[in-house]
Amino acid sequence: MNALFKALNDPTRRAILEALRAGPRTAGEIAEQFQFSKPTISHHLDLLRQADLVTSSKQGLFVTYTLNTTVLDELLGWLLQFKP
Amino acid sequence: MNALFKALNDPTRRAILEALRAGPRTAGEIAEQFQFSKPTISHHLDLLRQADLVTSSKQGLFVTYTLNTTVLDELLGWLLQFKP
DNA sequence: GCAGTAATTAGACATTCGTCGAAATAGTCC
DNA sequence: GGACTATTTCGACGAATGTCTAATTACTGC
Repeated sequence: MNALFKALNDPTRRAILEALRAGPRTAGEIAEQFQFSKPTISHHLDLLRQADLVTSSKQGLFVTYTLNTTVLDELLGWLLQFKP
Repeated sequence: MNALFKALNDPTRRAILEALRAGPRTAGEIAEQFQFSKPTISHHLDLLRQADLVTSSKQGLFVTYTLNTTVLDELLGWLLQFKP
């Protein structure tokens, strides 16, 4: 739960998640959409993976990142305790 | 939205919100439930108020904090974009 | 006004965070 | 093996964060 909130507490990381709604993307494709350096985006992707919000798989030179929304159920559950 | 995620990105602040589900509490009553100093809790309450997750009202010497869950609708909406 | 209490503000400190450029790793193709 | 490409790892840096103690503010009751 900590890793989840931590991952979501950054506008760039949230934008990455929103971008991945359109489908899996390689690290390079994701980095293109932002003005930050590739290492910075790589770091953000790492935090998202730590929170299990994305999965990654390597195909040749490219690493593809895929959105994983199942973790958001946990957040949804936590949230609903306040909306009875 | 930034202030909201920022406020939620701390276990103590989330615990304060959960405690306030039982009803409004004074700053002192809230502080009692944690092992941190009163100024620390006061700071957490300030961040929660900045995110509009709580409201505060002063009655004499005491400041009462009340949970405000309407802001969570915004989070819920953001979340549901991932659950079509 | 003075003493006492609830809460906040101020200042300090160590830790974490987001960012970068440079270097390293891993893979492809010749 | 060597050149090239995609990505990550490594250090470094300033900024933000969470915590504390001490001081301050705001209020009550004498």
